[in-house]
Amino acid sequence: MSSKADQNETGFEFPEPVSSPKFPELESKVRQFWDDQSIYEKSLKAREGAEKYVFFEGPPTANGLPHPGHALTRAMKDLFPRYQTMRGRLCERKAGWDTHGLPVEIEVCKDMGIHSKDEIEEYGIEPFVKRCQKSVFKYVKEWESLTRNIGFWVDLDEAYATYHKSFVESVWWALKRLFEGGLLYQGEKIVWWWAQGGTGLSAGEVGEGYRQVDDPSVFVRMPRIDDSGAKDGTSFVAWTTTPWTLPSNQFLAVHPEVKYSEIKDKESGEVLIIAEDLIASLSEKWKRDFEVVSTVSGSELVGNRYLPPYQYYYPKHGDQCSALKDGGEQSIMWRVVAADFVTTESGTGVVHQAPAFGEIDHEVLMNERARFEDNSVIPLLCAVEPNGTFNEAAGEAFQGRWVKECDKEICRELKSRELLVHQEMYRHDYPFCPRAPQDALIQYPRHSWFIRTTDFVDDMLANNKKINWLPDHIQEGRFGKYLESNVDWTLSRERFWGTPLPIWVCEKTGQMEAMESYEELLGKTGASGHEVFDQAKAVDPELDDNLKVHRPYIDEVTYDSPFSEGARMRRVPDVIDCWFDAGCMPFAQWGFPHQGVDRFEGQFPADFISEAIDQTRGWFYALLSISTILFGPRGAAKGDDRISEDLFAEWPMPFKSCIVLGHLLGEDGTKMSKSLKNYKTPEYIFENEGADAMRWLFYAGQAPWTSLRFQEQAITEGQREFLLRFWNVYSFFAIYARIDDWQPSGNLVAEPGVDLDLSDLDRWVLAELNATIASMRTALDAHDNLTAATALNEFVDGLSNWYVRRGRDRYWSSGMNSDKAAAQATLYHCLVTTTMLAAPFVPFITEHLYGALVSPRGDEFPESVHLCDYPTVSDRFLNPELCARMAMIREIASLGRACRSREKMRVRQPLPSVRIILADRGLVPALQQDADLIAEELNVKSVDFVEDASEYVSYEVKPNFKSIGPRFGGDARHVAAALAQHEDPASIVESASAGKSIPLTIEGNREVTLEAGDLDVRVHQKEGWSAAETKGAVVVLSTEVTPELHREGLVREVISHVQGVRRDLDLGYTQRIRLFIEVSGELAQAVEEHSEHLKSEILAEELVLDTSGVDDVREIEIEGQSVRISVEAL
RNA sequence: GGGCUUAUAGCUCAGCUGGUUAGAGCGCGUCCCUGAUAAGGACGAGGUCGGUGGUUCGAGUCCACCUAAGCCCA
Repeated sequence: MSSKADQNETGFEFPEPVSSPKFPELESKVRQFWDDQSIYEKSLKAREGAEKYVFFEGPPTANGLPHPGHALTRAMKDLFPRYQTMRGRLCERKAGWDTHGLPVEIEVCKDMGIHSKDEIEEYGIEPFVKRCQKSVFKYVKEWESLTRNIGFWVDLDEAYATYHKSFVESVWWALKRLFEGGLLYQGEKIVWWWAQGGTGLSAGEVGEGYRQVDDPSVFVRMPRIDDSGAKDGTSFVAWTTTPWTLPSNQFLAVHPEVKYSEIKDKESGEVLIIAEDLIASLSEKWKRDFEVVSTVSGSELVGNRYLPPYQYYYPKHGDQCSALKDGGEQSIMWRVVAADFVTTESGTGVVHQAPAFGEIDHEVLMNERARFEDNSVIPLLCAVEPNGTFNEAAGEAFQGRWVKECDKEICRELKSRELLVHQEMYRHDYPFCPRAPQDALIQYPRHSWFIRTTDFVDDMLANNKKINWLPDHIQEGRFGKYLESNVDWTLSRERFWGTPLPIWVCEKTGQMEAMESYEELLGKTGASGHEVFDQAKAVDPELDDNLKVHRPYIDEVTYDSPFSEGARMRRVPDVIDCWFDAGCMPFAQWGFPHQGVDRFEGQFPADFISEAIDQTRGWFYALLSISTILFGPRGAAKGDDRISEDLFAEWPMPFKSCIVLGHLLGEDGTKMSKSLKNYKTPEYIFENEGADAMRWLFYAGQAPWTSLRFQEQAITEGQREFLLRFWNVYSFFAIYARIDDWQPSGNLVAEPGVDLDLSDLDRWVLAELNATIASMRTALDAHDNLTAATALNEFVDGLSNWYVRRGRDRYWSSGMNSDKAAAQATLYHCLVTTTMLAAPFVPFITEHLYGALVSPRGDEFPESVHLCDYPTVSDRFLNPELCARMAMIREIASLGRACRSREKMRVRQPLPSVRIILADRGLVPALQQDADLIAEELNVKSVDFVEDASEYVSYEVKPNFKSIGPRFGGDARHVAAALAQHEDPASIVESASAGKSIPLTIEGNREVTLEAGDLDVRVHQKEGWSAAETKGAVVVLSTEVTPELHREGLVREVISHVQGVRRDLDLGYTQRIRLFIEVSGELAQAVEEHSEHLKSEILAEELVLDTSGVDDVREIEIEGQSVRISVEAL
C-alpha cells in the first residue's frame, strides 16, 4: 500500500517502482490491509440489496491437513464470487466444515492406537465421542491459513459445522420428512461390510478403496447326486475367487441357454460337467485330456442336486423338501438353478452361489424363495460372524479366524479331500476400507436403513438435465450414468460419531416414530434421559452443548410409547452416512426450517459450486438427490407450513452451475504422494512464489477439469509471463510519470478523455483493451476462467511487447507535449483497467497496484480494487479494423526481423529500405499510414509497398475451399487443379484486385466463374532476395549498407556502449553527462557527423573528443577498432 | 467386465459449429536490445495431430473399431 503521506499539493506521486518485486512480502501486506480495513466485509456491504449470486461451500474435513488439491478448489471457488461482486451482485460466502463420520473416528483410533469397533466400545462411547468432537478441528488452523493465504474470501467466523445441534436438527427434519413419506426404510441387504469397523460402507466409500490384489482362484468339485441322495459319479466344477464363501454355499448357477458337457478324463476316467465353450481352455489349464461324453443345455441341468463342499448345514437341510407354489415339491437347497448373469468368459460356466456374500447371489436366493409356498423356508446360510470371523459352521479349524486369512488353508483342505480340481492365482480389483487400507471389505448381509432414491431416478435425471455442468459431458456422462444406475442409498452406519438416526422404536410393538428436533423429543410424554447430558456437563463444564444430540447422550432419551401402554420408545442405535449431512448443507447451514427460513429461501439454489471430480458420487450426488427428493415436484417437504410453496420451483437445484475440477498431480505427473514427496506444499509456494502465481497457474494453465501437474516450474513460468510482465509495464509507467510529475485527471480511471491527442498506437491499445474487456466479461459470465485468463494474458503481452516497446521514446522526450500526454494517459488507463480486470484472478498484486495507481488519489475512488465495478466496454474505442491492421503490421515486422536474423544484420545497423508485397493489395492504403512504425521497428530508412512485384515474388492462387466447397462439391478439386495449372496466376490476382470476376476452364472443358472471395492468394519470394514470407505477404529487405548508413550504425554502437557505462555508474534516467571520447578514422567521422543525435540519445551536454587527463577511462572495441570513453556526471 | 475422460512439438497445453502452411509457453539453438535493466525481446529447429478403417469435394475436428493411460462403477 502506498502511503498517503506521499501526496504533494498537486495530487500525489506514484510510488517508486521496485525493479524485482518480492511477491510473498507484498501479499502479506495486502492481507494485512484487507484485515485492517475489513475490505471483504465492505465488499459485501457495498452490494447490500443487490441481486444475489449464490455460492455454496462444500464442507471440507478439517481433521486432515490441506494439500495442493484443496488450494486449487479454494482458488476456483474464489474467482467467480469475486468477479460477480465486482459485477454488482451480492455474494455471501458462508464457510463450512464436514465434521462427522468414519474419517474422524479413524483418526481418533489412530491416535489412541486402537482399531476395531470392540476396542472402541471397551474404551467407552462417551469419551470416544468427546475425542472425536475435539479432533474435528485438529487442523483448522492450517485450513484457515490456507484459506487466508490463497486469498479465498469466505465467512470463516460464521462457518457451519455438521455436528452443530442446529445442523443436526435440520438433518433430522429432512429424515423425518423422508420417514413419513415412506422413503426411509429398513431392509436386509448385502452391503460392503467393513468387518473390523463393524459397519457397512456406501458405494462411494467402497469405490475409493479398490486395489489390485492376487486372490486364490479355485475350481471345486461338487458331486452330483440322484434322487436317493447317492453320487452318480459325475461332478459339477464350480469356480470362485472367494474360497471363504464355500462353507456358505447354497446353490450352483448355470445359464439356461449355454451348452454344458459331461467330459471324461482320459486318464482317470472321472466325469465332470463344465460349459462346452470352455473345454479346450480348461483342459489346457488343468493339463488334462478329456473326451466329451454328452452335451446338454443349461436348462436341462436345472434342478440337479449336488453335495456342497462343506457339510455343516447339510444334515439338517440336505433332504429337506418343501411345497412349490406351482405344485409339487423340491429340495430347498444344493441344486442347480438357472441364472442369466452366468457367462463363459471366465470360470467354468457353473457358478458357486453364496447368497450371504454377494448381491447377485442374494437375488438368486430371493427368486428361489419366491417359488415356494412358504417363502421363508430357505434360510440364508452365513458361516461368518459380523466381525468377519468364521463361526462353527466352517469347522473347528477355521472358527474364530478372519475369513480372508483362511483362503489358503481352505484350498489345502479341499485338496486333501480331493475336492479341488485346480487352483491358481487370480489378479483382480478388490475393495479395501478407504480409511483402514489394510482391511479388506467383504459383502455381508445386514439390516440397514435405506433411502428410496430409486423412486426418484426420473426426477433426478430431469433435474440433472437443467444443470450447467462444466465440462458438459459430466451431465450425460459420468453423473447421468451414475443416476441411471441408481441404487437405494444405504444411509445407516453402525458407528458412533455421526448424526444419530432420529428414529425411536416401541420396545413392544416395534412401531416407529421420527423426531425432527431435540425439542420435539423432549416434548414427548414421559420423556426422560436428557438429564444424562446435564450430569455429564456438570462433571465436565467444557462439554460442548452440541453433543446433546449425539451418541451416547441421545441414546439415553426415551419416552412413553404411544403404541403400547407401559412400553418405552428407544432410539435405533445407528448413525447416518456423513454424505447425507453434506447434502443437507443448503438448508442445514441455516438451521432450516427450525430457524433461518428467510436465509435459506434467499440462498437457494446456488448459482455456482465447484469441487473435484471425485465429488460426482459424493457431494454432487448428495446435494442433487436430497434436494430433488425434498423440494422437487413430488417433494417430501411439501406440506410443511414453514416452507413457502415458491420453493418447490423449477429445476435446476440445488445448484445451477458446477465446475468439476480435475485432480492435481505431482511434479512427475503421477498421483501426489506424501511419501514420494513429489510435490511442493502450498505453504512452500506461498513463501517462495506467492499465492497469485499459484492462482494464475490454476486459472490460466489449462481448462479446470483437466488434471494438472502441480509443478513449481510452471508456477514460476506463469509468474514471469504474466505477473512480472504486468509489473514491468507498471514499473515503466511509474518511472516516467515520476520524472514528469505526471498527474492523472479524474475521469482517466473510467476512460481516456476526448481531449487527448491519441496516436494510432493509443487507439489500437484502447481497441484491444475494450475487446479484452468484452471477451473477459462474456467468458466469466459463463464461468469460463481459461478463456478469460488467456484474453487477459494476451492483452498484457500486447501492452508490454508492442504498445510500450513501440512507444517508448514518446515517454523519453523532455518536457510535456500533447503526444506524451496522450501516451501517459493511455498507458495509465490501460494499467488501471487491467488491474481491475485481473483483480478476481490475482487479488494481491492487483490490490497493490491499485494502491499505487488509484486509491491514494482521494476519497472519490474506492479504497480497494475489490470494491470497484468490473470494467465495462466503451464502444467508441472498439475498432476491429485497426486491430486487424496492427496484427498485420506486427506480422510484417516479424518477417523483417526474420530477414535480418537470417542475414546476420543486427537491428542497430540501419538499412536503406524494406519492400512489402501484399497478396491483398487492398490493404496497402491502410498499412501505408503505419509506415513509420514499421521503419522504426526494422530500423530502415524507407518502407515501400510494391505494386508491381513480379521482380520479387511469384503468386500462387488457391481456391478458398470454404467458399467453393459447398458450391462446387465434387468439382472443388477440379477448380483447385485448374487454378494450380493456370499459366498466368498474376493475371488472376490482377482481376481479383480489380474486383472483376474470373473465368476458369475446368476438367471436361467446363466454364466456371470465380469471384475474389473464392480465392486464396499466396505470395512466394523469388530466389536471390533477402526475404521472408507469410500467407499473405512477402517482405524483402535491402541489405546494402552504404558508408553513410554504416557510420550511422557505428554511432548507435557508441550510444549503446555509453548507455552501458551510464548503467554501470548507476546514473538516474534524467542525469545529464559530459562524454569524453577518443576515436579515429571512420568512427571519428561518424561521431562528428552525428554528434547532435549522439548527445541527445545519451543526455550529454557536451562532447569532448579527447580522454587525456580524464579519470575512469574505458577502452571498448567497435568493429575491431579501439575506442576510449569516459562519462562524467554533471 | 461396464461407463466416462484423455491421447496434438522434448515438456505443459490451446485448437470454436469439418475448410487445405496445425498454434502458444517452457526447454533447446542462434541472436538482438541495454533509458522497464539481477529485466525485456526476436528468430530458428522440432509435429505422418495414439493406431486402423469409414463418412465427405475436404478430417486434428464427425463415425466405428483398436491400443494406452486416468477416473468412476461392478
